[in-house]
Amino acid sequence: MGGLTATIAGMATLVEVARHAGVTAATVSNVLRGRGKVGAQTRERVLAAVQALGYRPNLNARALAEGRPSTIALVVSSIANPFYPEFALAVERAVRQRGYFLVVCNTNDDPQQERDYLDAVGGSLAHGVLVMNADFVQMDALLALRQRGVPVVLCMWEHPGEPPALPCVAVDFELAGRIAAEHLIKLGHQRIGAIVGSEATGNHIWRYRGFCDALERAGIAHPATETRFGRDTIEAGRSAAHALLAAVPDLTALFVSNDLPAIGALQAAADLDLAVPRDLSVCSITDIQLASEVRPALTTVAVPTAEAADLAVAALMQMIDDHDIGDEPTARIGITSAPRLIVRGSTGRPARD
Amino acid sequence: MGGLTATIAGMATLVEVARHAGVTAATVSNVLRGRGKVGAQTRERVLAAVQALGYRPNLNARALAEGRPSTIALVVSSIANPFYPEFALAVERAVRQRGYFLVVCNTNDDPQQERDYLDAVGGSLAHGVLVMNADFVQMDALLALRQRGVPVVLCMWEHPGEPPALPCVAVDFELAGRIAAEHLIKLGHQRIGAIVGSEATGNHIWRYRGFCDALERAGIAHPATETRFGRDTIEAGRSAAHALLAAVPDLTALFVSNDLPAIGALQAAADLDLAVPRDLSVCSITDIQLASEVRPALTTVAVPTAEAADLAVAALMQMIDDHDIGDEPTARIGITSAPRLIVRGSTGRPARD
DNA sequence: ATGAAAGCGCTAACAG
DNA sequence: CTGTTAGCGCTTTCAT
Repeated sequence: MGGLTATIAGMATLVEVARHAGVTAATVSNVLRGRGKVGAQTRERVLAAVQALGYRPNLNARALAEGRPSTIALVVSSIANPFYPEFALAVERAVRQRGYFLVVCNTNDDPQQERDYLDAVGGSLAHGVLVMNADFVQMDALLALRQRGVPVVLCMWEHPGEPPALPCVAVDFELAGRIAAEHLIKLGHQRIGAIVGSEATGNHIWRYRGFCDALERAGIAHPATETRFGRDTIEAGRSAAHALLAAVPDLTALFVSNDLPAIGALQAAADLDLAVPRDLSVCSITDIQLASEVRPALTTVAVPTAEAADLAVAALMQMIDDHDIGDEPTARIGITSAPRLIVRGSTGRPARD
Repeated sequence: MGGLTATIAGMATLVEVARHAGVTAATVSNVLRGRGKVGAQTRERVLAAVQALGYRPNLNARALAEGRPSTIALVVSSIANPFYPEFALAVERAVRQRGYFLVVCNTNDDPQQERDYLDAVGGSLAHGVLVMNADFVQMDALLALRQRGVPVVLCMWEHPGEPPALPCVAVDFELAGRIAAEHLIKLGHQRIGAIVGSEATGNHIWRYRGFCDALERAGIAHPATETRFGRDTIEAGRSAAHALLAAVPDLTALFVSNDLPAIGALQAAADLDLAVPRDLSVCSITDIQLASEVRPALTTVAVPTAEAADLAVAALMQMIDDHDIGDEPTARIGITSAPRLIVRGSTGRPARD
């Protein structure tokens, strides 16, 4: 059996099913797509043939014929970032609901790899592309993709006030920074250090600005020496906290721009035998799952991850339905509801002063 | 510009490039694939046209024509499992090296979703499929896929001694369990509790058997009351540890079948004011990144993740090259090198007894 | 060295 | 209701 075609041996095709059922390919297609215009008898025979041959439609061929791939791509810069799975899960639910499969493309913070994936996926493998914002997104490549008519949505843009030239979903992270700072201030902290999980020019800058802004309004001084910039990891957070606490021992609280480095800060406190929150309070942003699982559990400003995912998928679907061809003068922007404070064990009133 | 075809507007096609360059599609194809049989002049013109039109090959069409998709799929049951990114990164590197893109499909522990993804991806969207082993892999669906001629490799099989009827890469987790137990025994522990991060019929059972085996050889009793089965999460580990330590207060050490629940156990110790490792030692298996980041850092038996990934990809490529059509009498199995102990801060000699 | 033509597996008119 | 026909965008003989 099975001709020696170029395709994978054993894969039954539509015409084989048709032959087996004594009908033509079009009829099989109609049965499979539920077009309704098929007699009950033939229907049965076709289904039986599909069953017998273990037929599975070739989605490549289908996409080609329909001009509409059956997957949506989610491009992330690092699948190792623990925020990503929480977002990806929500995205997946949303796209599956609409009949698409989600494929995740990891660019590993490599610009060339991101370009390669975008070229590969945009318009041919995937019908639309969701891109998780990161320090190293290749904005020009995204714009080019969009100009070629591929629906693209940038997710988790950090500053609604200054949207990129691309459809995006934004979370007000500046507000999140402000909320974190205000929480700490309200608890009575006057000496608050800051650990930023990106370079000074990086993504977290708005979180930091929100923080600074709140301090200023409260009339609290915040010299540059009380801030450390770094990377978005536990290790980086730990070492930044060590450095900061060594340089400025009388800090009673730490604002950290993301949960991961905040967990590192918690560990630094443990290293130094500082009780949290008695000797040191720690407040961060995002609320990944781990934040509630560490001890003490992390007080953090939760961002509406699932909502952002839903908005992003909805926007993408909108673009697809509208046959958006990237020629709009201004790109659409979706803004999630505000982040909100989750108070847990890592913050409290300062004991010393 | 741009005809109103069924495809995404703005996407230049091969023939458009050809027209633009005053040649035919075949020539453009030859240029792009580096077939060499093209004059330098035309070559230049073609490249210029590609550039001018922003042409990107449609990988769907390519796959259809070549009978060979350009992606490899990695099917995982949960992208939230922190082991997965470490494996996925290694897999990605390996497949990209061979000119494929990696797409990750998350089945979310949903059998139907796994079947859907396998149908979608197998043979049409992806050229081959890697499946991360989990408690709920749909083995019958994998076998069916393989019988349809799709290259499939099951990754991280836990027991080389009893391979599945499918090509797989196995790690000797029974040995890992034994190594963990022996470490604890050598330190002088006599009362060792066990926390298993799966049900008693689940995936971690071999790890547990290795553990029990080592205790038995050492003549150490291990009543059933000193074991808790559960789930593979921090929370489950914590509550299991609480339950176990409440029921059997004189345990001096805990064997935990995976890092995540071990971290939970560490936290339970903290909750109970037990010093680790003075009052309680904790030893687990896998060595995910978090294991070295928690405090105290986790002593664990590291499994060769990257090696498993490389073996899996190599096996898949082998099947692809061999035009393996799933009719082999016995499935190939790859076995990684042995897991090995990484001693960190969470284990030590028992203080009390 | 380049062009013409067929075909990958499927869908979508349009006929009958 | 079912068959016929014509592509989707690309690769690949086979001619020229």
